[in-house]
Amino acid sequence: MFDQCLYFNTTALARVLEREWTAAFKPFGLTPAQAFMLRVILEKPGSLQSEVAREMTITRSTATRTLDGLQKLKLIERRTGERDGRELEIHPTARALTLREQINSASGEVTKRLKKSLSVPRFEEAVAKVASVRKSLE
Amino acid sequence: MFDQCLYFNTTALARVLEREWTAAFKPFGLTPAQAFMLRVILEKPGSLQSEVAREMTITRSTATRTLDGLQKLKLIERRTGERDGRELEIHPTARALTLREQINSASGEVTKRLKKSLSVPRFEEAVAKVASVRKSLE
DNA sequence: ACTTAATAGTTGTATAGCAAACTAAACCGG
DNA sequence: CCGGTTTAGTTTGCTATACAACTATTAAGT
Repeated sequence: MFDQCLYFNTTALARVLEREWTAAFKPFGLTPAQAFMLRVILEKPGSLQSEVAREMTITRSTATRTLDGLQKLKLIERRTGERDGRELEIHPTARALTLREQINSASGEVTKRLKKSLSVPRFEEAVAKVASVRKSLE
Repeated sequence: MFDQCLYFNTTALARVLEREWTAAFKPFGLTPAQAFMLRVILEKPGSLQSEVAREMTITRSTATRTLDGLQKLKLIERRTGERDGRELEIHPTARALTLREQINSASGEVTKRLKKSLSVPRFEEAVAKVASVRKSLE
């Protein structure tokens, strides 16, 4: 009924992908949102919380909550910025460092599976389209 | 950092679109999920709850909760099926019927705006890609 | 008929997300 | 250096969504 609706199709696809990625990160006890945020932090240790939020295009309040979760799992710690007392630097813990390769490789596996399922060109065209629309609207 | 990631781009786009549609339906006191479900029910009055869920590709429990919301707003009512006592037929109320045109036209407006923003071909290509990927994966 | 399956819907629990209101720190004009 | 403004992060309250466990009803097999 909503075949031509961008919203409907996009949210529906998002739910499907959410399931895939939830399964992929389950072995680590991480949700997709947690895992992606951790990947950002592992990539750029010491990023400010606001930078993490911007990188992921989520609101500050959502970042607060997701980081609370990662902190409870002892995967990150928050350090008060020295120059600016409002800012928080986000650092991965030693435990997080040991997970890094596994998480990245689990991510790679999912992508590989999706590419196989869709064929590489279809996958890449879809990503390109979605990314470009997203960029235009944001 | 996740430019090539289908999950990341899709969920990000979904959030952007969610904002658009939230604003569009706000005048009616409806959330996008509620409004879309109501549109399904107005299109096929008397659908079974399970059919509504399937049409929208959401789980039964999510359908239960969204319908709870619509019922509280007195926009739908549930009627026990006569042939099968487990089933519930979902019927729009008189009040819902009066909203029908307005909701459909608000939807049309958003789509029109997005098409203008992206250009019609880009919009349509994006919808087609997303819909086709979704269909393949689900 | 009786027991066992399957099916429709609900409820409990959990995460993700947003907006708006809030706190605390820093900045800026005079 | 004081008062107003901006900025970083948190809290609160809400919706959407899923999964798993539950109830109630129907269907099926013997």
